[in-house]
Amino acid sequence: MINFAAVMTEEKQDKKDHIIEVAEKLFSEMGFDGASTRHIAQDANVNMAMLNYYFGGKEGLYLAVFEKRFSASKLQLQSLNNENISSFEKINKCIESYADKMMANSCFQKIIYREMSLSQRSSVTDKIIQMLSENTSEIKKILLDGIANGSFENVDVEMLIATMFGTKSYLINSSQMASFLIGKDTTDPKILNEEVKPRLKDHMKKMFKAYLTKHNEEN
Amino acid sequence: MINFAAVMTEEKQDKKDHIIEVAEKLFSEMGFDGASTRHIAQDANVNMAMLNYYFGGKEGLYLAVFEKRFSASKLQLQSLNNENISSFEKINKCIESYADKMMANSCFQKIIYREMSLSQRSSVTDKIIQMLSENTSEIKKILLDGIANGSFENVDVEMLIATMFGTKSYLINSSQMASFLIGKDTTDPKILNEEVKPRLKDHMKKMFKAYLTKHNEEN
DNA sequence: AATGATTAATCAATCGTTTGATTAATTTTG
DNA sequence: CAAAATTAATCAAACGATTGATTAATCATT
Repeated sequence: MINFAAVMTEEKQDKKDHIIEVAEKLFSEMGFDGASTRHIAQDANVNMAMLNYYFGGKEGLYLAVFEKRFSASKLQLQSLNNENISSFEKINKCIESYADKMMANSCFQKIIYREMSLSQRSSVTDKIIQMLSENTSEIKKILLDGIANGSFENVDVEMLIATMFGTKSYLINSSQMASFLIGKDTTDPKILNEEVKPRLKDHMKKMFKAYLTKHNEEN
Repeated sequence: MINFAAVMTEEKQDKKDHIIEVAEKLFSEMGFDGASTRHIAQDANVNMAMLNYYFGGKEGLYLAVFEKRFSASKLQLQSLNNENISSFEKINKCIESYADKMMANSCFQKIIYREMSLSQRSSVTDKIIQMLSENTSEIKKILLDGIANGSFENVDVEMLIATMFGTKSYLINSSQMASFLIGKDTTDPKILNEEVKPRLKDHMKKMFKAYLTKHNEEN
């Protein structure tokens, strides 16, 4: 009976988390405006007023979705720049970890990239940019270092980063087009993880290697 | 006075086109749900009822945006497969034309990729997939032909296509992130056309060449 | 005068949010 | 420990605002 309060808190947290999970799914599927609070409350099996009670409103719930993902993201943030491995190995690790990360929460990725495509700046937008810019800066440094130490060909770093994130976000965000391209339902987590992800990783590694490797051509 | 009716029709058409242009811009900036009919009407300097008078409703206006772009797209549709040029030249032409096409109507591209990311299938979705699948099939054929005739390395064709469209859509759709990456406002058409586009083209051509060229490595 | 174009006013529906009341849980008090 | 007091959680109902859509009246053109 000692931990009764703790148990209750945990249950409450579970309930809040459940609402957040349902909201994330619906936001990703229908967009912020498209997902009504009634719909979210219904899918989460809670009274509509609970959304405002817990999160202060729709926008607060939206922010809670981000808060949860951001805090979870920071835990596994680890710089590759200090490790004593080759530039190629760093890039490969980057490709691996970002692919894992994005495929693991594809719903959230959809929300992020949809938010980025909207021209309306909000409190969310800045947070997103801040988070993504960390990732961007990390890979940018790896690429620039690799070029500087002679491991990599002198390529357009920014465009290559666009390729890295663009390829991944295309497979996740343009899911309906990706499904047509692959010939299978890429919204199915099983297919996404067992087929798309390994193919994506393999493709990216090979392409980056081919593109970044110096060929000593004199034309 | 003979062509007066025609002139009127033309003026009306101009008005309709103007509404469509304004709608396209707002839809791309705020999404379908985010852009209200009142806002569109106000920006287009027309009475709100005119939207329903001309297009039958908001959805009809949305469809009109697609109709206009689709019809314009079909005019410049030309297969590269019949031309008697090398596979590398075909790919390069593909890269060029798609970059030109996407950068020319970046607003529409935003709408398309946002629509693709939503899980709700609609009458629009099928049209989009149909249009994009034509492009996809075209480049797929070029790649497969190139591999078959020995010009290209045997790569993962579907993933490479994801890279091609993903890189471009990243620069256009994730405009806020792209702006951070490039260090300039990529929503500015001038920067988009004079800086981003040539860099994108150059990058894609070089990377595709490096990746697709056979290196005869025996490891 | 008649047809089509345009407007202001209005419609029902839905939105996110708030309310007041009720129940459940926790703390305080005697 | 038990009763009272307080806090937290939950609910149905309703709120005002906004949505897309429609109406009926007015204007313009032939």
